[in-house]
Amino acid sequence: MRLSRVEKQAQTRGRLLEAAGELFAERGVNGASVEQIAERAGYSRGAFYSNFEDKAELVVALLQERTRREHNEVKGLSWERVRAWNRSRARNVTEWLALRTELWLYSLRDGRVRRQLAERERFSRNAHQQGLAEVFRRAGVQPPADIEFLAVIAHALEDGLLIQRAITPEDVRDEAVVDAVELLCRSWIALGEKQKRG
Amino acid sequence: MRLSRVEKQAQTRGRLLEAAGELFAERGVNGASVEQIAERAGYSRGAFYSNFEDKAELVVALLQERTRREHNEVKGLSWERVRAWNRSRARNVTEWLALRTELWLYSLRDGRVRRQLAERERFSRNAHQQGLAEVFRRAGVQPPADIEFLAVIAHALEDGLLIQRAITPEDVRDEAVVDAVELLCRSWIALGEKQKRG
DNA sequence: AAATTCACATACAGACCTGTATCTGAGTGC
DNA sequence: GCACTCAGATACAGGTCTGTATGTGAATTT
Repeated sequence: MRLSRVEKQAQTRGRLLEAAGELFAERGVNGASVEQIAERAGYSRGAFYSNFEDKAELVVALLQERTRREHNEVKGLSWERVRAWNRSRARNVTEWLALRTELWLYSLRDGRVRRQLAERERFSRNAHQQGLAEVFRRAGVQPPADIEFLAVIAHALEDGLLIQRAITPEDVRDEAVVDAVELLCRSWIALGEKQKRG
Repeated sequence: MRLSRVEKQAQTRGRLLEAAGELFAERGVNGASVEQIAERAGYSRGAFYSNFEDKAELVVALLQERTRREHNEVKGLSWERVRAWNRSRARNVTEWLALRTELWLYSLRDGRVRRQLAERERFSRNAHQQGLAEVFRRAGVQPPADIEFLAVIAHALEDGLLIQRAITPEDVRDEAVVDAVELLCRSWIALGEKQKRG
């Protein structure tokens, strides 16, 4: 099957982004050269420079693309399906976490990337919030007023635990992340009940 | 005052480590060259290479030095004083967090650094555990059996929230980190009481 | 089907980076 | 105080990186 000019370029761009994602996770944004990215994608540096201004623009585009992909994959899914989707991605969590962390560090030094990352994180927090709301509803409990803050906490806790697990896998079990969030919910409910009793 | 040979070298080494810490936080481990590190410390690259094998060794040494310093500064301090010490360091949290994150990423790719970082994190978790134990004691509550897990959670939560705050300062207040841990403790206690009641 | 366009390849210039080899001068031992 | 040592400076060689300038062939236009 033959591809039109624009289709072909879109393919090239996609492959470059894919390769960049892998290499950034492996060696860091600074550690991956334009040459290496192009080579892994199966092109020369010429292809890179005719698709992106420079590496900074690629980083923005990569984050944009991942955010959009996440939106589309999760959008409209039930809570169970979102969790299943998360688990399926858990195989290469460390790689995914490394990439996200690389992008986070990069964002500290680049306002454009920071804004992009902020969008992604807000989306993720929102997904957490909806999930938590469902958990409370199922427990027959009114979702707390500060559920937004709770969502930030749950999200931050997940990341933090994944980081800890990467350093000391023997101290942080695989299920620790799931356990911790569940425990968090249960204790939150208990606190709510206690306050209600006065 | 004149310095002996060994004193002078120790000074040089110290300054190089100091400069490396700053530059790693600013531009990342990969983004900071040996030349830049030496220059900021006020030396030439010769000084660097007569103190360290290469950058990898410097990273290990830096982490070692920071861990040791932390040990010494916190060792024997009361819980209040530890919190005060944390707050005093909070001025440049982002820089400190960036450095730690850089080292975390580096550790993913270097076993030696990972072991070093694991030691640091265990120490930090332990400090958390002692702090939490004191909080429970003051609340007149028996510290829970799973306090070790709770300490990991508190530690991970702090890091995770700092990361979130760096991305979206407007969504995560300054006090959020302290608030979250406090809230965590209170809800944990409530859960314990609930379980006791059956 | 000839002319044109443009995605990607290739070649090159200039900057920077690492690691080693050599030098120098201030501390040290005798 | 003289020979010696070694921390740190300087010089150099080899490699890699980025960005641009130019070339080329396949898709597109007319």
